[in-house]
Amino acid sequence: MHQNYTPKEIEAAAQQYWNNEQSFRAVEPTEKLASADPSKPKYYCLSMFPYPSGKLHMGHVRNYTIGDVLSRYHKMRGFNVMQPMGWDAFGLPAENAAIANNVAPAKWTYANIDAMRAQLKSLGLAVDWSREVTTCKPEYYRWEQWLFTRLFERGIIYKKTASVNWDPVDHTVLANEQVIDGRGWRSGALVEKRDIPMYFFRITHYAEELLADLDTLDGWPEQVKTMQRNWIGKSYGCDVSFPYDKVSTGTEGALKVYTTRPDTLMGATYLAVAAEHALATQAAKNNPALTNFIEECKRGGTAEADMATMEKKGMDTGLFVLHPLSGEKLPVWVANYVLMGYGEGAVMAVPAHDERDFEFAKKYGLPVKQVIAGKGEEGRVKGESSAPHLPFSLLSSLFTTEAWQDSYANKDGVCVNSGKYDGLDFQAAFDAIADDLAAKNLGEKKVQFRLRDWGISRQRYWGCPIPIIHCPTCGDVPVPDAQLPVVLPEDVTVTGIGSPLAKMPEFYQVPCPKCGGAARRETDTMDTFVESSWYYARYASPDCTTGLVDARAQYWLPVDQYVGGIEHAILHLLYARFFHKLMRDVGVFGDVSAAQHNNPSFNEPFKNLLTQGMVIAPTFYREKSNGKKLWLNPAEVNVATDAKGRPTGAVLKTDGQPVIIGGTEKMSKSKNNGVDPQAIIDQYGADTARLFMMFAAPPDQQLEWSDSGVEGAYRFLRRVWVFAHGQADHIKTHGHFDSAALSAEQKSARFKLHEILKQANFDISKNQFNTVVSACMKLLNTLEDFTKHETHAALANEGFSILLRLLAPIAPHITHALWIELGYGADILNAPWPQVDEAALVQDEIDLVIQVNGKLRGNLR
RNA sequence: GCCGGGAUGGCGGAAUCGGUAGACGCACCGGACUCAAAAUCCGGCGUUGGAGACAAUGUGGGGGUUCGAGUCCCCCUCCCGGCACCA
Repeated sequence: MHQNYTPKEIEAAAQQYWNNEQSFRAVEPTEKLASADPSKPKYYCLSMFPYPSGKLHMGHVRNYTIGDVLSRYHKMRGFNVMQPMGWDAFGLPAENAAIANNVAPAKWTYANIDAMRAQLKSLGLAVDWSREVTTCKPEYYRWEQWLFTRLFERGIIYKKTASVNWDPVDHTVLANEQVIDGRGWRSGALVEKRDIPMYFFRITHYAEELLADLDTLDGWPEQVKTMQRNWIGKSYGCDVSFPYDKVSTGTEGALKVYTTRPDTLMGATYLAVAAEHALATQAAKNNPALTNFIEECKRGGTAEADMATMEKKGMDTGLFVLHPLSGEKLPVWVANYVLMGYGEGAVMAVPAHDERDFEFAKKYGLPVKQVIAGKGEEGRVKGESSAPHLPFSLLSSLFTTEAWQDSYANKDGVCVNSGKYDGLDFQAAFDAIADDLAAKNLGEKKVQFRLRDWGISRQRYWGCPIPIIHCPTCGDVPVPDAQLPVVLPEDVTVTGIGSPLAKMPEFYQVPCPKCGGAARRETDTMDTFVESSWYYARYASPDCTTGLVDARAQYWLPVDQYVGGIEHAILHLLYARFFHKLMRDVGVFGDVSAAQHNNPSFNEPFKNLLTQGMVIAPTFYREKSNGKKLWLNPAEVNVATDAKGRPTGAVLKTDGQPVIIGGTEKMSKSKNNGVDPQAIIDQYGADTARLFMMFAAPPDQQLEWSDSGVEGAYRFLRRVWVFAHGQADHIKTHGHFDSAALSAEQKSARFKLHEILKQANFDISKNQFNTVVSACMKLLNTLEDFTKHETHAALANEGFSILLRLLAPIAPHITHALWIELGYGADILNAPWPQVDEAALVQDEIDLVIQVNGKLRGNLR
């Protein structure tokens, strides 16, 4: 028996044991998959799989520890647990590494996977490694390609042009991340928007279902559901057509816009179109200034955040349209804030009741016409309280910002200055104006979504090839099943200029599968979000060679608990939900009866969701002579404190000279504030790393890294070890328990133990693991205090068994070793979860708190 | 800019339903042990005043509801995540 706590040996032995026993091998009942043995419910616990960047970072450790705690907790509670792991292996960083180090992306990726797998294993995760999935392998992505062809045939995937960031020097499409201050990250060239053909998933066809089914996700954080609802953005509005003014435009037809505020239609004073809009192109023909402006609008990247924060600019086209109800001539402007990709690429502007329109109108001297006033204020116009009847057209100078702020987005007001609509409230005006538009055939009510279709074409090498062949006679032909997978050649040179596949005739020169004529294979690859949209299903049957999944998926799906970063709250989680519905509708999960179709657990992939916060750490730096900051790793720095423990300064360990203390930020390479998990595991062991991670913050909050906090976690585990060995003889006697015969002091100790357990069981059911750790510490404190005065074998035995089992999911190695050593059983994984003895919680006396006017005034016993 | 979060001692955090604010840990201070240090153990620790009992004050800022607010409502500030090609 070891008297000293030696995590390295203890952890290696425990991992060896689990490996030999295949403790985490997840097995589905073999007969009647769909109606599995109800006595052992299944629990599929999934953590978001890592991108194989090369090294584990603290975010991974946190993510996988949370998943592991949940897995082990459920295993001890009698669930049939499956916890898989895999690799989100396609993506941009592999190409960047290829350019920087002249190594093929495949080689780099596989080496990283090997390194990170070893690191993950050292954490002692209860993972079934036989289910490992790697998305860059043909046996995985061939089924993605298969699904693509089915969806293409069904029209769920279609082709259209879309804007991308174009680097005119490197002749390469750039990701938003690669555009820095409007310039290409490598070339430094000003980036421009370029329209290219791309394949799209028609996710908008599922918008209604994706929105409605959020209501069935009781196990998701409200915050995430709200974000998804807003992202999908269902709105009730009107299509409105503004007929062209024939004199200025020389054409028939109308300019179509969508608005959620048809009640303000009488206040429209101009229209704005995107730079790419046909009307803008027409107006620019004989207008060099407008041509220049349109060119200017096309400069810069495609990121929405940039669009929304840039200075609003516009230019008059000189063209007019007619107001559909009043017939008034309204000018048409080109504006850089109108996006061609949204709706119709044109908007009606109501400066009096829209903040952005108001700023624009003020800047360019366009008229502002108020048409909504607060209830009871009809007949007078805000900002001019003494003037009951101003002319309909107000200049912006008469219309103060404050007055506008009061009323601009006011749906509680009533119409003014709106002719026959005066006095109508929002809903009445909405209906009346929509009816009048419909009668004139110039508009109708319409439900619209903010959600846009998902463009998945990437002009990049390291991704899943799009299984399409372009034939001059047959058009876009999906690759037939027999020719799948379209294998991505792995031995390539990546230069960062253009797409490697487009330079490989041996890849793209192919015969047409339909007519046999010469054709060209698509050289774009898919967005890596596609792979991560269905991997959760693949884990159920990772070796399946007949489809995406087989019948085993019916047993394991849906995922019972999904764990991952909050940064995935919208895109990844929405795409995966979408994919689940696609797979269902293609029949991937087998024939779906109507009853199953209405079953939420069949329509959604993730029953419960836990979004974890980031891992952050302090930053330290020195100013270099050129004014730039030299970031120093926290491990290289000593922080000095005053007598009260407040930090007074910091010095570099190597030279003893001062460094500047920066903010506490997300661990990153750029700020050099990352702490290598491997170093922590090597020094203190995986149990300490896991314990600290779980203790330092609740899972959904940010976690601040602290070296001394890690030491504290280590100290606690050592105390557990020392206590166990000091008390081993008593604990092992397993004395008979007679709760009625306990002394007052023994009763009080047992009360404390069960009171702590009760709280801990409540906390763990809420995923609040930090207070579960705290409970373990309290249990040890209680046991230590108690055994100072007396020994009671049965009580020590019971108390310590509670402590070990409560701690087991968090620090599995040490608890595994002690459970066996103290003779509790062969394997703590098979031990039952500790239960509160309510009899222990009966109290003879209580504290009574006296409050007077809400203030504490006394305490009675 | 838009959407979603967050803010509690020197620090991380706790407070389940609106009812004793600061559990648990870290840091720090004092003591024991030691030739000494480390480790360990014991004690203290929001702020202000007081020798003390105690009193006042205190959960980012301002206002409100309530017998009573960290918790509910309104306004504001700062920080973080996402914004469709980072994953």
